[in-house]
Amino acid sequence: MPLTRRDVLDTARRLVADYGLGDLTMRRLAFELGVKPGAIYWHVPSKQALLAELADELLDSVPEPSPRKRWDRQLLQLGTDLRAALRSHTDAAELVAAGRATSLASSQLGKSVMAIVQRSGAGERQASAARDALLHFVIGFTFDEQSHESLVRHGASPARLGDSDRTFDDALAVVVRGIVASARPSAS
Amino acid sequence: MPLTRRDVLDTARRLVADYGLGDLTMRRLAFELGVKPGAIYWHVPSKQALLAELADELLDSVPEPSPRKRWDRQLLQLGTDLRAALRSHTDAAELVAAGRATSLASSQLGKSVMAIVQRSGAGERQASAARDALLHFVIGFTFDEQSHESLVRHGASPARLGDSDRTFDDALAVVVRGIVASARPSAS
DNA sequence: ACCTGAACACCGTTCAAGT
DNA sequence: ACCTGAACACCGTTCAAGT
Repeated sequence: MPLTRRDVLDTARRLVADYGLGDLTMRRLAFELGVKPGAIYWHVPSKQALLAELADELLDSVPEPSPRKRWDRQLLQLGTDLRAALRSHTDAAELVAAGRATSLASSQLGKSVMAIVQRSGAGERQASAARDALLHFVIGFTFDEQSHESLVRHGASPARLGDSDRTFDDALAVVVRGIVASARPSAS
Repeated sequence: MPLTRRDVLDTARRLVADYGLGDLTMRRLAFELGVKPGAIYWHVPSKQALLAELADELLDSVPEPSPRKRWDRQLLQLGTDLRAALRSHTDAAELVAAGRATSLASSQLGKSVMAIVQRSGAGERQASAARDALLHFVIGFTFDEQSHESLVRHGASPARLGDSDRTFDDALAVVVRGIVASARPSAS
């Protein structure tokens, strides 16, 4: 049975999830698939393209928030779910931050955020500012979290004190409050 | 005249600024300093430590906002200045995001944001949420911007349309509005 | 169509030995 | 004190040749 593109992607995903982004090398990936390094390049044009594909699939795995909730709660849920998806893989935030070929704007996730904000009556400009603020914050926060965890794993830094879930929730609430205040400035 | 630690840092900084993070290698750095690769390690313990030092120096270069302004304007200024500092070097946001040894919380910049928010009467918990929301957003936004520019430089992606300064200002305004709304919930 | 063999042009890091 | 020489253990990528 020949290797498929899916085999390559799945094994790459597993390597990142289990060992972190630094341990995903084309040579290691080839070894894991029982094949020589050059063979990978028949299925995938480059390592960059492979990372971009993994990043997109990860973002697409974030569920749509329930449309029956209040729209600000939908945004909180989406932010929380995105962080959870990123935290399910070692170094996933770095993967998404560095490896994303398409911008956040063209991602399904970006469109979801805009749709939620626009359903509240806001215009397109406000909706895209909301999208940028929310997604960049969540990815940036989780990136920082996971970079630090990576240092701790390698014994290069002491563990952080404090409840990082609460810290995240507090800051996410700040961002969402800003979105609410910007979407309907007359309601304040 | 022997090499100094400062020579190493300055030349590394120049390489990143001029050619991007991918072109900063210990070997290239050694060549640029007229020295063999191993010599670098007498001045600096590792490449990671070198990057962390560069990142910290870059963050420390962001000026304190004028304390005579309204506090929300100070936050806008600080966010804008941070983005400007990051944009003064190729790939600087990635450098800061990936290479920062100390967390944002312990940086001078993080302390400045908290001080501004606390001067407005907010508590410590609200101030740290504000710091996280603001700094992670700015760094995340600029990272995305510079990653995309790097792709464009290498001809792997078309240039983005639209005014990125306006996009940034809009989203920064959202975050700061959230901080204001969170710092004094009674005032809304 | 799919893969191997083998090379090309690199990396970061270590460390005995030199001066 | 500061650096060289030389190695160790890797990288991503290409591509003729095999099956």
